[in-house]
Amino acid sequence: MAGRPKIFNEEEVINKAINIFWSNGYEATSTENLLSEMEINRGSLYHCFGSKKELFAKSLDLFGINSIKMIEQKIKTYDNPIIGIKNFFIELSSADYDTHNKGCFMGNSLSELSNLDDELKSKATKNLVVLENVFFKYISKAKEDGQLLTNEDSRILARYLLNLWNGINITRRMYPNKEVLESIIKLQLSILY
Amino acid sequence: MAGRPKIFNEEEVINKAINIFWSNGYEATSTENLLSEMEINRGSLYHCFGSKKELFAKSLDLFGINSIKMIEQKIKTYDNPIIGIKNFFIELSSADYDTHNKGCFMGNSLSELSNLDDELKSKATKNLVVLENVFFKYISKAKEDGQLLTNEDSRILARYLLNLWNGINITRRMYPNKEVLESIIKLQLSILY
DNA sequence: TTAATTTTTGACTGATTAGTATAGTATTGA
DNA sequence: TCAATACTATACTAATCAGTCAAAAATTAA
Repeated sequence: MAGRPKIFNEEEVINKAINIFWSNGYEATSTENLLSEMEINRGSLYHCFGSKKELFAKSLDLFGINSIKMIEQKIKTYDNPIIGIKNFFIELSSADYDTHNKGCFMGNSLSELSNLDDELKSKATKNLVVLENVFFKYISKAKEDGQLLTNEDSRILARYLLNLWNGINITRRMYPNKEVLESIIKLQLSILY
Repeated sequence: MAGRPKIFNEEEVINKAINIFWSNGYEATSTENLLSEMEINRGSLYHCFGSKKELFAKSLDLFGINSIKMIEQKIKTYDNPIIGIKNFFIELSSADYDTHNKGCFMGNSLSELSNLDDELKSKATKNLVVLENVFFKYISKAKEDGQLLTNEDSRILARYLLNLWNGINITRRMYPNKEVLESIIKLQLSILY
């Protein structure tokens, strides 16, 4: 294994790519945009990542891994997973304007690409299913511990929360407003506790 | 008023533009795509509509007007507005694959353009607020007539339904499946009746 | 020191982009 | 008949697009 070493950290520059893909979407992000944001050379981008599409795919992958870690971490900070889930959603309502406007990277990608690229659509879908499965895990746990008000099927409850997530990431662009978002989320979560 | 009359019906060709904008989004739709779908000439497009952006704006306007009519019509077919709202959502779950994949034209636009174009974002938002107001109207009516289970504020309930709408139009791309979508929708609507 | 290997660099490609320009045709009301 | 208007057709622009290429630079193993 010889050869000139990479001067950039791969994960670091993918995270910069994520930033711009997340804000502007796939189509509206040019390779030129990516290059200046990632601070690498055109040749390096194609040498290391292959194509714009492959870079996007890797962005979805990395973002999926890291964001799900953060989300599960937040939920786990409370003994009662229902409180964890509740706080996860409530916290999001007091984000800043730019964060509201970005919405969910996976939801955005699903919305933009579901008629344009089956592979990327499927990647975004899989990452959202992982989120659903986190909800499922903690809903199930709460149910076992008798912390759940409703007796509804856990899988359906998990998808209900997933749908809340998908919805709020559109709605928060209409209403980047703490009170409005909180009132919707609280009503939605009232089924749980 | 002299001059050669239009040989195409403006509303008709905007509807064709809507089709392609709705499926592919704003950025991924080229003027070439629009021209062949609308079956008009490049010159005519710019003469009549000004620019791609203006055509998109007019597409949002026309779609907003027509779709809200159809939605209100569906809800109104039942004496009990709650049944109307319920059926409106339940019906959507048995749509075909392509329909699921298209999602909501306004939601798609909000997702794609909220960081790219404030005017178009605002137009999409306004149209979704019109939908919220339809929900509000019929929720209020049901409340007056004692047909509503919950005593929750009507505006919040309307936004709760708007958020269901926004969410299900992402979730239906993940699960273009009648049973899955119905189970989510039914659970979500159980608060109403 | 040298050969092998890998990354960096920036110029380059051909295709496509949104939008314009021009000239000709069709249709109307005055 | 004529001025006004609107559509067709096509050629054109300048900018931007994603992606390629060959040569230089940096590193390691022999």
